[in-house]
Order: sequence, then C-alpha cells, then structure tokens
Amino acid sequence: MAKDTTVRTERKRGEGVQFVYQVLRDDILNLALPPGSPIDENQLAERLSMSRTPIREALVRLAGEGLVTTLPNRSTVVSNIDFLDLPSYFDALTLMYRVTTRLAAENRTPQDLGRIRALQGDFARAVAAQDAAAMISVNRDFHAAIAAAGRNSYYTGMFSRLLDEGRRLLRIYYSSFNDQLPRRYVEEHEDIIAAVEARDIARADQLATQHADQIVQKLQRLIAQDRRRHIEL
Amino acid sequence: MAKDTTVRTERKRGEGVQFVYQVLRDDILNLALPPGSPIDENQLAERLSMSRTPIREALVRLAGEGLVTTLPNRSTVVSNIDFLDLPSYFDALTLMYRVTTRLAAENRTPQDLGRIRALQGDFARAVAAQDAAAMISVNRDFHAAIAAAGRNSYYTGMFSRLLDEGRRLLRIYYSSFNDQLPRRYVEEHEDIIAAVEARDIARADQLATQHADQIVQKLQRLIAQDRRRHIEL
DNA sequence: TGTATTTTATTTGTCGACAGAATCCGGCCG
DNA sequence: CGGCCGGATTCTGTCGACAAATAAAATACA
Repeated sequence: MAKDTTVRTERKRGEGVQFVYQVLRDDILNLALPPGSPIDENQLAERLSMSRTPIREALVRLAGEGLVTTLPNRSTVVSNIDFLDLPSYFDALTLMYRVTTRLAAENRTPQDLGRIRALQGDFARAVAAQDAAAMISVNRDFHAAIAAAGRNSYYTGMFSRLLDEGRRLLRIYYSSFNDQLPRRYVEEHEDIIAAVEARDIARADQLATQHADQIVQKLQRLIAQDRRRHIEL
Repeated sequence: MAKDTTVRTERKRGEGVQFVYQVLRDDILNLALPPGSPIDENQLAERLSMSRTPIREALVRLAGEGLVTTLPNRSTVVSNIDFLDLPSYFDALTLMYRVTTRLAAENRTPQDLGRIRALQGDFARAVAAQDAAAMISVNRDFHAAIAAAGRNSYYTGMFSRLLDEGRRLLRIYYSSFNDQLPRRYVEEHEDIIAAVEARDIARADQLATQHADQIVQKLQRLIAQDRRRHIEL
C-alpha cells in the first residue's frame, strides 16, 4: 500500500496539472510506483484533494512521454520496462552520450563548466555516502548539464528522456552497492570534464563512448544475472 | 477565417481525444493552422460538437510534442518555428537519417523492402504529378519506413518527431516547385534502397548523409533567400 | 485629445455529475 | 463440479457549469 499522503497544499490556479505531473513522475522514476501499477484517478484525486480533470491531463502528458500506458476504457498503468527492447535502448543511449559530449566540447562556456563541476561534486559526495538514489539522480543531472552545454535543444530533449527511462532501470539494479564501480564513474566523469574543458572533441567522444559502454555492460551483466535467477525459480 | 467545417460525426466513446488530436495535428503540420495561430477551445468544441474536456486533453498531448505552446491562463497557440534553432534541428535530423538508414541496412527484412519500395513508388508518382503536398507527406513516410526497418523504437520515435517538425518547414518553402530537385531525390532514394537491400552499411550511411545534406542545404538556401526578402521590406 | 482607471466580457482551469464500459459476483444450467 | 449468463458495482470518458484570470471596452480625468 502507498503511504497515506493526503496532500492539501493550497495551490494557485493553473499549477494543478504541473503539480500532479511532477508527483507522479517522481513516483514513477523512483519506482515508488513500480511498472505495471494501476493508477486510480479517483484515489489520486482524493489524495491530492483536487478534481479528476487536472489529474487526467497530467496522465495524458505522462502517456506522451511513455511513462504510463492508457488502456482504453480501462485503468492507466505505469509503463513496463520492455526488456526485449533494451538493446535498442542501450544503442540510443550510447549514441546520445557521444553526440552530446562532443557538442559540449565544442560549445561549452565557462559557466557550463562551473555547473558541470558543481554536479560532479554532488556526484562524488553521493558516491562517498553510498547513497544510490542520489547517485542515480545526480548522474542524470550531470550528463544533462553536459548536454545543455552542447546547445542543441533536440539532443538535450531526447537525451533527457532516455536518461529518465534509465533512472528506472538503474533503480532496479543499483539499489545496493558492494563494488567500487561508482568510484570509477567519478574518475571517468573527471576525464570527460577535462576533455570538454580542453575542447578536445575526439577525446570527449572516445571517453563518452567508453563511459556509456561501461554502464551498458554493467547493466547487461546485472540483467543477465537477474534473468538466470528468474529462470532458476 | 477557417472554413466552416462543423463536424458532427458520431464517434464511439473514447475516440474523442484521438480524433481532436489528429485533426489539430494535421492542420498544424499542413500549416492550415500557421505558427502563432491561437487555438480557441470553445470554438473548436463547437466546431467538432463536443465538450472542451477532450479538446484540452488533445492540446496537452500536442503541447507535449511541442506542436502547440500553452500560455498559462491565456490562449494556447500553434508553436512557432524557431529559426534560430534551425542549425540544431538540421544537425539532429542528419544524425537520425544516418543511424536509421544504417540500421535498416543491418536489419531489413524482405517485407521491409517491399514496404519501402511501395512508398518510393508513391513518392515518384507525387514528383511526376508535381504535387508538393503529397511529396512532403510521402517522403516522410518513406524515411519512417526505413527507420522502422532498423528495428530501434527509440530511433524511430525520435526520427518521426523530427520529420514531422520538418513537414512544416518544407510546407513553407516547398509550396511551389520549379526546379528538378525532386527528381534527384527520387534517384537518391533509389540508391539508398539499393544499399539497404545489399546490406551495405557503410554505403547506406554515406548516402543518407549526402541525402540529408542535400535537403539541409536546399532549405538553408531557401531560408536565406527568405530572410533577405524580409530585410528588404 | 490622450492617458489612466474602472467596468464588462471573454476565456481558461477546475469542479461535480452522469452515462457508457468493463470488471466482479452470484446464480443458473449443463 | 465447472462454465455461462445477468445484475450490481466500479471506473473511465464526457459534459455543463462556475469562478479566477486575463483581455477588451467604457468611462473618467488631465
């Protein structure tokens, strides 16, 4: 059962949809609402103390991003993660890692570097604190900041969506850490920052590729493990 | 003023939103609703003889795709084409042309080739008929079919959105033809099909790049022309 | 006559209600 | 005992209405 979080914050007119959207999005990406969970409009309406109309509009928006699936005349559910489609996902993710990092090396400003460094600091702290949730969230922001430095809104938009989808995957498989991989990620991030700062496009591309491959391989291994476990049952 | 198209088709329950969505989307992509047009919910509700609720949900969906922009407490308008951002657009479009065509060469099935050839036939016919609208629409479907043959849902999704956005651009600048470029596109399409059929990935990539550059350059030239005209006024 | 301010009107965001669809449940029949 | 059918219930999709917010109009004032 979900927590009995009856929210009754007074909100200004027009912020309702945005509010519901963010609440649901966070719950979905943090797996507080696991894939497949039905989303009851009435229940949500009561919990957030508002009518069903803004909730439906938020759901439409989430459906547009693929985070929920609307079954006609039936309940909308949190979208499943399609494991058969994961190779495609990894492929697309790697590509976006590369092009955004390349463009960042090309177009970054000192302000961009400042923002990126700040997030890298957050990431290092999360690793030191062994806080998986923070690591996942900050890692996302870190790469989004690099993408932003590339100044291509189409890439940043696509990449953000891919990273969000990835947050769910990481949440599933990275709930606990007992290896030193995170530290390695910190180092790889440092190298990427250095390449971006040096405007070394080729090296940025190379490092981004490595970094992406690193993550993809790790995930594939974890998933394969998981698969085996399921089959053994 | 828009045409007095009072639609009163009897629709089944649950198809309302979908219907409004498609009507609006078509009108926007065909520039029947030019960028900047305000969208009056009441007016639309009366024209399609339904309540405002499904219309609002369709608008939320369109906003999610960036085709309309919702000004808080004010009218929603058809999104403008951001000409300053066009270099980014061209960059992203070229990249997606390349990766989708590459993957098509890798994964195409005979069925894929059949579908692609059929669309290429449609395209050739549209060119022969000098039908700009059909050319734009079929061209989109042609490349979407190639992307589909690549079997990467993330790429096909991204690419489709880029191609749709491009439809508006092409509509603006390709309303009339007086050069033989379209014929050249037919030939380039043929070459791409051949490379995809031969599973020649390198060549597919190369041809896709050329094809994209071709279109991008043409558009840039037309836009530059247009800019100059505006400045002269 | 032009500008500032109040009044009116239009339009959005939200609400509660209702009807159609689907699910659940119990009874009936094989 | 199990499966099919019908009624009751729950939930979605749509509707009309209302109030906040904005834009337009009208009025007052310099």
